[in-house]
Amino acid sequence: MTVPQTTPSPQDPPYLRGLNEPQREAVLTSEGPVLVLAGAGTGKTAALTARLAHLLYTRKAWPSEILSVTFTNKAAREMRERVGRLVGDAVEGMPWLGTFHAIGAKMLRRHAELVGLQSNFTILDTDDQLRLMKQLIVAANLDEKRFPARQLAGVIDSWKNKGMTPADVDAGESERFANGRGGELYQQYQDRLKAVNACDFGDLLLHVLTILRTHRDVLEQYQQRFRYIMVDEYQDTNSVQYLWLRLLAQERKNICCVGDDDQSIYSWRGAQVENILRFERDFPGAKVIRLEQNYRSTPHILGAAGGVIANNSGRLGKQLWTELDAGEKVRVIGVWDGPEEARRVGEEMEACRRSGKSYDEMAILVRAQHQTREFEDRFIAIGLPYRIVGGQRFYERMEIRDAIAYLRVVNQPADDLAFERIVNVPKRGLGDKAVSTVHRYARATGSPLMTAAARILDTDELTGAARKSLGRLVGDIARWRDMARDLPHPELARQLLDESGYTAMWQAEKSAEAAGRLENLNELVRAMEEYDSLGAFLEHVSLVMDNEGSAQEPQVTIMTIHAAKGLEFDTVFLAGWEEGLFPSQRSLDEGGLASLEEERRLAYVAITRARRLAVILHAANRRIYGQWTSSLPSRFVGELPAEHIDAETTMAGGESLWRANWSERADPFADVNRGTGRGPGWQRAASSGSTFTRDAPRVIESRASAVSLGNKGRSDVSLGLRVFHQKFGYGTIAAIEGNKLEIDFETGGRKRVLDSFVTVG
DNA sequence: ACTGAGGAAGTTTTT
DNA sequence: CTTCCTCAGT
Repeated sequence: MTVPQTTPSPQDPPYLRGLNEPQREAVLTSEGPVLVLAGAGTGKTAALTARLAHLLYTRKAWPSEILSVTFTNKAAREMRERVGRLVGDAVEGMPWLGTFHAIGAKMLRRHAELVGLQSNFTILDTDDQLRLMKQLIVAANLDEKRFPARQLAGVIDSWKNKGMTPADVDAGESERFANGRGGELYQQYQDRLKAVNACDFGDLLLHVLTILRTHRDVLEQYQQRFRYIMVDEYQDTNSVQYLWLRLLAQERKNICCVGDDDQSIYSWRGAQVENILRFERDFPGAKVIRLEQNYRSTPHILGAAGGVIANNSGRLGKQLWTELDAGEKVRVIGVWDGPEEARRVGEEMEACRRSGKSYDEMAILVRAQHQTREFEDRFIAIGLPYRIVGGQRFYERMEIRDAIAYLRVVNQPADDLAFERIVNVPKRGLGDKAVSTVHRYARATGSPLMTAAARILDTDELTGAARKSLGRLVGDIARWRDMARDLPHPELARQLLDESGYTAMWQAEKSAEAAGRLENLNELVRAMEEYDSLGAFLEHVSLVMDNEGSAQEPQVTIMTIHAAKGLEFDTVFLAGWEEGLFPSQRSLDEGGLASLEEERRLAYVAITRARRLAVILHAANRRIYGQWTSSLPSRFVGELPAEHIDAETTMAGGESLWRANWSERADPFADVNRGTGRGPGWQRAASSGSTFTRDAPRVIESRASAVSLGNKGRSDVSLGLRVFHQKFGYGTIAAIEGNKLEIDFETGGRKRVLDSFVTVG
């Protein structure tokens, strides 16, 4: 973000340059509790990093004496970079700058034994958790259909977010799962975790809280250490995090929290906006500073966002203002259906590109992950470079999780979950029978699966192929563990993947994804080089590793609104503003008014991501689970102040249809039969409407081709050549037109793609 | 022990 | 419409 120069004065230290009055106050008020209410785009991060620089620069604290927590890895990374720019290498020595979870993990490793863990404990991912819980549910003789592990995971997570250990779960709370057996299962789950020397995300915070509460010496040690505490995105803290901070800050009271109640969008994860309100109570005499000058967006964008958020109640209230020029009004576009929405956005983006903007400066923000697909399909077809943020994370991919499981088994012999995962991957003839034998033995002797497996080999429990196979695996793991001592860990990984037959397994598979999976494994090994040890790498993998591809050509970004918080783009497309989708039906059904208000904050966050132009779209028809459903424009569309928007619709009837109606009636289509697949939307789509949808692409595709006519095609492709495409797999080139190819894919038929998206092979 | 077919279920957001 | 998941058969 660019912050204009205010009151420049030569004797100012560099970190104060360009800050406005309230920002300076936030930076310079180092002692005592400070609450900074920072609206969207008001230079919050600039102030926070400057504050950090100030503390270091004036020698009020050493880098290791400042606790600086953020909510996401992205934010942590960014702050580290920005502070680095201000204070240079000193940032290297900032061990306590990170996400709540990363810092929690760090503290927990130091004191693991106080909660019955060893310091090399494993951090489980969601998948491991679910598998474990499922085992417990089955063991408790419960029907896993009626009481799904997912639900239990949700309940336990919410307990952990509130700072509740199994002992804190009373009968009433326990009712939340399996007719009152929730508490019991929670206890069992924690016992199992301890037994396999593991913890989940929630434990990273809860265990630390427990330690701080029960070990005065540890608490005092940290209270002494952290001379200053800074918290970003304070409105998103949940109860454990809050209790944690309160304990740590209680002694010195030098705590500075920055937040915006209007941007609280994580209550489903236990975040409590009330923490902001509680702040002044818990820290009497706290200084409250408001940052209200917005440096990011035009008045029209702020006006539109402000108009929407004004419909919420119980806000702390901030009045954002800006010195920027009015700029363009927020555009609202009504389209016929999802595919048209994607076409239209693609078209607009290409137009923006032609007028000189970079694709990097454009983003599509959606409410739900599944909305990204429509755009992805479309952009592949027209060759618009894009990247999808979020979705499946790198470390959640099957091959990565398998590889990591191997490394975990080597790193931590008691890691039963990892062992279970790889015991028969690749297939080595160790099926249910063999595995359950090992399980039984392990349970009987109270030992980890690895130990049990080794002992079983001395018995006749297993015979023939299974015994031989298990023997080999156990031997291999022992050998890898030896190798780990003197081999660099990336090299260890490489050999391990080869010797286990894991690489070979994917090489043998001819499916479209196999090549990509092998590529991912390579990337994993490459990524390992950046860490000092296997342990350090595994820690990062579970906490921070994400799919940040190397930046090559400019590409548009597609992501959820949640993922976009804290980011900004020149031009932002907000897709799918329809009732039921945004606000989502589920929040409406389950959370009532509070949920609706959170959705509205989400809308506010979405609009305020835009610097120059925001385009809001809503479709009249959408296909949900294969069924055409007609939908109404979101109520948030109706809440946009008329003076800040330009509305258009591609449908007959014009914009007046929906706009007038939202202000006059709660539901102008109340008499319309919706959601049945038999509503008017479906009927029209099936008859005259479909003519419209079918015609439109032809026009646009020809235009897209015209745009790319200037591009010369690749010289290394020719008709009939077999190529590989990241998404569609292998195929044969059927036609070449400039830089566009038509390819007959071996699975999925003929598709048009951009030549730079394929590799020869 | 593995493979295939069929059924059911599920789609919000993240560390 | 997917995608996962379980169950049955080989």
